[in-house]
Amino acid sequence: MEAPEAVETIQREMTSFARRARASAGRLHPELSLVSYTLLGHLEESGGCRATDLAAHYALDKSTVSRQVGALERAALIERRQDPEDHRVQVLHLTDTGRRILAQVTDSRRTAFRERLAQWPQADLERFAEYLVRYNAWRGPAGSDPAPPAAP
Amino acid sequence: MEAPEAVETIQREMTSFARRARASAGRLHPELSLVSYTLLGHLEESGGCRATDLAAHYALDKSTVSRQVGALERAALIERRQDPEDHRVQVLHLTDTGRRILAQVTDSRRTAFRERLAQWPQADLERFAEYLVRYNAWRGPAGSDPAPPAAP
DNA sequence: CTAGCCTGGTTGCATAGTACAACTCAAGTG
DNA sequence: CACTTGAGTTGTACTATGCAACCAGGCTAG
Repeated sequence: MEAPEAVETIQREMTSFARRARASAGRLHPELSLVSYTLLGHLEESGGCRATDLAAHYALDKSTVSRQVGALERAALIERRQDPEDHRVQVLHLTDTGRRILAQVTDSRRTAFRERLAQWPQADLERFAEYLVRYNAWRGPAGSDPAPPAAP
Repeated sequence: MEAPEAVETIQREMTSFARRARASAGRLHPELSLVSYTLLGHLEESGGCRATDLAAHYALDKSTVSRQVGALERAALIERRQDPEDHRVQVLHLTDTGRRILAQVTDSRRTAFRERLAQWPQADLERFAEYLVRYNAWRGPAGSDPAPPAAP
């Protein structure tokens, strides 16, 4: 495969993936949207953070995050804690229920991925994982982000 | 990297990619959404097909496709041709404008990808492309599709 | 210390993209 | 000819999202 061709293929396949992800939105885990899932995941990883941090991290508008957070709170998956230092801030934390649901969803997704990747040689899995990390880690000149070459 | 860990990483990174693609939707090419873009792309590849084919191919509801097609037609990017054989059918074709716009968008996306992948060794590009193809080509037992672990 | 600015969040409003169901029109079948 | 099936359209509703306006708490310069 020539250099330009490989780039073309990567572009096409990543776009295809993004499109299918978009199209199948909401079908796998009715109880937890992709955005909600990633927000919960981030809260688990970070051990609690502010709505603003989530917005910045995922390039979402703060109003969007505000509403998502509101929904997650109503669903009792997260809770807000006043920051005694700064009363403007609400530090978000997973509730036990949130942790449980997140674990369930993660698990069923993992099962699906395992099935999909079952036939892959270990070495390929490792390289693929590494490439994806490298791809997603890229940070280009201010603002540019071809990762989402996607969705207009 | 251990086997389970590689699978975890792939899952996480693909999900992350899907989420960012979703979030950045509409920012890069205001004139053409991800869905519109892929629909146009499919029309170009296939050299014309029916709305129903698009719906089946992308797992979209026919009403959704109907509206998208309507928008694309209003934008003069595609045209409908009555099938003389079966009057129920409308075969969709790209217009010259559609081909031109599609080419422009494809080109600017390509540029973004090139930039992002510029530092990669050729061998890695080729393997990454191959892995993505293999991943996306997977077709599991009826209905399961972890690719879009995504978007609810 | 007060005025003005900055920051974290919420809310009103508008839009895109979807799905689902009911409907129309055409083609096939008995 | 009546029924059924396939392709598309339209009505309705919902979710996710962004932008702009706004509120309230904190910070900083006079």
